[in-house]
Amino acid sequence: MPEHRTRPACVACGEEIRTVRVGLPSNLPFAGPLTYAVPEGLELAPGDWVEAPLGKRAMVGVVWDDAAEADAVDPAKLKSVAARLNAPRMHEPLRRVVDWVAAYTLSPHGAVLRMAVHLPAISQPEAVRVAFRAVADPPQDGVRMTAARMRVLAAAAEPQSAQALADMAETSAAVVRGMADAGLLARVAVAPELPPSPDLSRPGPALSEAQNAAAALLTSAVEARRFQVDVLDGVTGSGKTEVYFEAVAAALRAGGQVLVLLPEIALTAQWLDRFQQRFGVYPTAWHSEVSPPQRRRNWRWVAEGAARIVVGARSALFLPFRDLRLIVVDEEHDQAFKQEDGVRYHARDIAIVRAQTEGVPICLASATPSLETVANVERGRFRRLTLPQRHGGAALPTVEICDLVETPPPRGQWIAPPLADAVSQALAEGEQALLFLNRRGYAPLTLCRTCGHRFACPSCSAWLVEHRYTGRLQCHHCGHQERVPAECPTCNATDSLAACGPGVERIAEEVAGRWPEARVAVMSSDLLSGPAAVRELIESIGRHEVDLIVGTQLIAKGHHFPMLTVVGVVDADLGLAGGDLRASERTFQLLTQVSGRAGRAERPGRVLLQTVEPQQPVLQALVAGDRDAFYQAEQAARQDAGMPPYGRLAAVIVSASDLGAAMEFGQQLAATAPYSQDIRVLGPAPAPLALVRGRHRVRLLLHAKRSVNVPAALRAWLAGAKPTGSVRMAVDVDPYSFL
DNA sequence: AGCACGCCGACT
DNA sequence: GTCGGCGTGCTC
Repeated sequence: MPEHRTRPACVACGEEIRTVRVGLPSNLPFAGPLTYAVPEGLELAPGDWVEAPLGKRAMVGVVWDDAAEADAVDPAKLKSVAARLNAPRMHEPLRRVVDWVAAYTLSPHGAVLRMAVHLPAISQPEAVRVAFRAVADPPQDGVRMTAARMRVLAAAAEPQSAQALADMAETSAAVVRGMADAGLLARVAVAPELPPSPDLSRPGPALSEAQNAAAALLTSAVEARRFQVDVLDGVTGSGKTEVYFEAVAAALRAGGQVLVLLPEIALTAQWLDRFQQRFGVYPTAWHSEVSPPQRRRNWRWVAEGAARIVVGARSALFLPFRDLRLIVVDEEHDQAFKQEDGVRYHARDIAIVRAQTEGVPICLASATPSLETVANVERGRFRRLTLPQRHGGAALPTVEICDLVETPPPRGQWIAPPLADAVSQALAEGEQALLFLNRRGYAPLTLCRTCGHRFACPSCSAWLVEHRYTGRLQCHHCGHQERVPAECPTCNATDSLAACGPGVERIAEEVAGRWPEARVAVMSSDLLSGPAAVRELIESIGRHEVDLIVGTQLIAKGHHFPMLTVVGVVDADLGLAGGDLRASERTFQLLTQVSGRAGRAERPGRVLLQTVEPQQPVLQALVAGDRDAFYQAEQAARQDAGMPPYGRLAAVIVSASDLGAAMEFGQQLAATAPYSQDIRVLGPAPAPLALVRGRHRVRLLLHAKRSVNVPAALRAWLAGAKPTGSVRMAVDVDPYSFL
């Protein structure tokens, strides 16, 4: 038992008071855990779960440490821990990661801790599972035998749950329980359910020489149980997954646990299937689609070490692994790993911190690694494992520019003749084509031809996007929607509304007109109700029940369709507009990924990029298939500007219901901002998306040299800044979105 | 974030 | 005369 810190004797009784610090998983505005007295006779160790009072509330908390920091709590305010709770201790490494994230992101400690706690798993006891079985000698007298009871008895030879029996006997669970009470059925205890156990005896697939080499390096890091960042770098289809599966197998064989992070778990049915094929079971999943009871069970399984392999979205990072041996971050470059509200963190970065804290290797996999990761490889901090070719010898697709100025599409349409020809050809050959446009809905702007009225969101500075499928105008920032009116709300003109620009729905309409015989599917989050619908559509595309796919980035991720030979990017300039820091990088990654959908089997693929600016370096690099040229140019540009990963950024976002108040507070911040050779602060300036959900937003941007400890600088700067009234302040260290 | 306390309008 | 509006302020 560790020693609790002691404080000078209590004034009243002269006894020394034992104290501990307790982390409370709640959005309390405290920088750290709170100090509590430990009642006589209660033994507490760091990581123990406790109940502790806070104001009038009883809170669940974690004993953080017994560090004797002189955080001068008034002894009169000191309250006592109420009780110790029975749940698996939170291990030291996870507590240190929580501390690190809270400090790095300038978030309240409790807000970060909350991500590492699943309260139902702590406070609700495991439901006792009971099964029912027919008894050998049922009581004869005083028991009525109804038809339903007879059916239950007939079905109850083997122990079953009340619900299962009721289903078989076509009655209700209440009848089953009533029979048990009457002595007709016996209650049998059921062993607690266990997570599926991966089958490690299965042989892995045959790997290429390069795959084997990479797998051996990953595996040896797992076996050595040492921190090591490996970047698994290989083009789409080069077999990265098979390689890291070998390291997963090694970690599982050693008896440990593995965490695999995917950017959008709900869309990765294909990944789950591949895992199932390799290991015979589905992994334990952790993401928003998992039902509450299953979530509770999964959390417990992870904490007890029973769940061996967990696949999850970024929140899985904070699961309480008991014996973690390996972390994999697949599609490492994906921006979905950056959490943009609440605690703003980048899951890839925190995953690295977690791996380091746990002392285990981490594998970052991508066909288009982030510039951050490339820079870390060049600094010698990460090790790069390259997979040079497409596995199985399939060729990379050819990429061509389709100049929209030279060969424009017909008026009111968006598919230019060269792309249309390519699609027609693919269809004629009995192959599939994909038209990619990363824009949901029918049209991004609707205006009145008579008076020029534009439909804008009442609470955001954004246009309403027409969704013809639902007949509504919708704001993509706050969820506001309204019916498309019959007449213009300003001038009352009828039949005067014009849709400007295309979204996927409009491309689908154009496609239906052009290739009326083709079977068309639209893949957009609006039109698919959830992961199951996405999966179903992907499978139907795989079975070639669809000829032409029109899709947003939902289609770009990780699915491969052997019959897909033509990919048309309807607007390759889309992601480059606005020109934020990562616009080029993002476009390169997204278009590379979309291109990778084409021609994965024996059929060569063809990618056409429609653009009004064919000379853009990103597009030229894609055409030339020269990834290195893109990275070199982009690195040089970032380096010259001192931008990440060669410099550091942090954003301070001030919002208020009143623009003046937001601006005023922003100016107060600017007045006290640090300014030196190494740090400068820009702004305040109205955010590009100046109004969201009725709140005006103003941004300041801190730009620093790489040597600067940005969180420390921010803390020093913002320590005295207390927003009042409706003003709110949010800090985003290493921002990815500049809206 | 909760949940207090704390001063000003319409109700049994 | 009370119930209740949500404005500041505190929680180890």
